[in-house]
Amino acid sequence: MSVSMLTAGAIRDIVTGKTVEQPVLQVLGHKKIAGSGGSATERFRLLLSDGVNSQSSAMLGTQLNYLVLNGELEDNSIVRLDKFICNTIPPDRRVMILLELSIIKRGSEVPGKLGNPVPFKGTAAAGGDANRNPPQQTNEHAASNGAPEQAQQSTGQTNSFYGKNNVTPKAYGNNNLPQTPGGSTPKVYPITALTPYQNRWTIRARLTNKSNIRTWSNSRGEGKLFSMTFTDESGEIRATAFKAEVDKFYDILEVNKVYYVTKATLKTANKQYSSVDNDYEMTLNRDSQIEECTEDVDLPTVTFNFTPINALGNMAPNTTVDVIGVVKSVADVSTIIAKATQKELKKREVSLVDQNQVMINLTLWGETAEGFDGSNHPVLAIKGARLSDFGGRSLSTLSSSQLIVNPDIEEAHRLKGWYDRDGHNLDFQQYRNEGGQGGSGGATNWKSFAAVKQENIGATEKPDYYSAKGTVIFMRKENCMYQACPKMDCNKKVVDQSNGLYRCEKCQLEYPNYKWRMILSANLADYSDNQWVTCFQETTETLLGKSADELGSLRESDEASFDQIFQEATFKSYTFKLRAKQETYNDESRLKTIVVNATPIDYREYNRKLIQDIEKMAGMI
DNA sequence: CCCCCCCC
Repeated sequence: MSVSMLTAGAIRDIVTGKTVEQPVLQVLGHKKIAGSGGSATERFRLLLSDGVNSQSSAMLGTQLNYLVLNGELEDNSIVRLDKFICNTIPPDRRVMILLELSIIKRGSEVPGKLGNPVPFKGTAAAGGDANRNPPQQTNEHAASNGAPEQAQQSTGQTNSFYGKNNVTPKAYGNNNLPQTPGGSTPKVYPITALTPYQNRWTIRARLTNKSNIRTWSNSRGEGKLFSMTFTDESGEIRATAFKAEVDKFYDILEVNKVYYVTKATLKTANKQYSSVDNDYEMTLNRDSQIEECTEDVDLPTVTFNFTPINALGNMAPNTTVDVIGVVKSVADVSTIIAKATQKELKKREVSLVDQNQVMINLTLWGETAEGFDGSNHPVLAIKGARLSDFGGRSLSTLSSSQLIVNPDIEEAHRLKGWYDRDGHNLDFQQYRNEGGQGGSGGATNWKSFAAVKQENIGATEKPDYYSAKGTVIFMRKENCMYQACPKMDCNKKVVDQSNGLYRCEKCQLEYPNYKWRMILSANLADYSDNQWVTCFQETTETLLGKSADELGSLRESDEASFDQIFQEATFKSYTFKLRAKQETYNDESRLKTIVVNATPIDYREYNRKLIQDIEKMAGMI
């Protein structure tokens, strides 16, 4: 291992505008860029060295973030830059954007910093080409079509080409301008060149997704809408049609056909709701035109920006991701009742695996669940799946998710080959235990009680679930038991008629007996804070180590022993799964936390989590 | 102008 592995002088050449093919460099460090948001938008900057010089203005394309998130791209790694671009930020700062790279030696296998690199102080001007626009595809297209200066500037400096690697410039060349059916020659722009600041454009793109029509009704009004995705060589963009535009366009648009689209409104995209890789999205308006392109053009179909399964644990929940994996197992369709709407829903559980030997569960809903054929371990690619913490880190389909079984892409063939050869015999690390609903296994959404308050967990009508290691520091033993209706599944409190009979108002009946039920208010503490929680029958029995019946009779016969049980149960620690939700009583709303389950602490699992926390704090991951 | 997406 020596400095001669590195492409000496590459950094000077790149920064001064020379072409350097596949330089081999060392990663000396990496940093999450301050201000970059959650996992959907976070960006990493790398400190690169060629052994002679180092350069800190190197941004990792977001499609490569997973390399940092899953620990593959360690500091000191030796990497080959297979694809990168270098942009000038006026007046003369040069920023590299890494689009594809190969890890030649992992950081742990490299003794340390190779050579004695010094920061390269030169700029684009040092090479005498400060005024030359560096070759950069998006700029070239815009320029060749006579785009206004503003468009060139904004496209040259946004991040909109992160993750794009399928640009074929010829489609936009002057000699190749398409004719619309009307015969006029539109200015065809690459999708990545569109911004809200520019309004005379036409794109030519394939319709790669089209939702059903949906209606909405809220305080701001009601209406109907559908959304769609257009894809060209440069990238993709989401578009939405409302009301009149639904009537105008829904029926004429067919998935996989190519269209010219012009005169729609551009606005900033809310990344939380879609994995479509564009900072902007379109709203169709009354002036919008969409016409089919009947020429035979070679445009990509759905494009993906896959996150490997083992990196999904490090991302923020409720984001939307693209995932590919082999269907390891598939369950039958089952039915649940939605709590909020009481509607009956069909679902199907699928588990997906990939070469990193991690398995994740995916829930399919509705027609997607019913129509899914997971036999013979197909490869499944999903665009726009939602990351959730249901039963541990998991995935769920949205109505906008696109599922493609055995897609004809390289990743899919590689996965299938791997699975048929080796994968089917391997064991997989799981984000949750098989059938482990309610078990502690796979607890991923760990929170400290201080974090729960700080992050306003449970501040909405919708419940939040989290796991916490907690110690029971107090239990309110008064009123923790009640005499309940003996009828199975009734559990309503009965009234003692003082004549040997117990009346249930719900059943409108009097019974000669009752059963004991428990509802316990307890205070849990961790290192950071404490939290009042409510336990029902089963969890109370777990914490006290006695059944409700035993406790009920003990309370009546031997109060000292009854108290003793509570004393002994205090100061015990568990892994709690908790449900937090805002509840309103008499116009006063407060956080209510219910214990879903309490399980003995799995110290192996818990220590793994602590080690990961420490590594995060140390900036190691 | 939606952005609900369900289960513990």
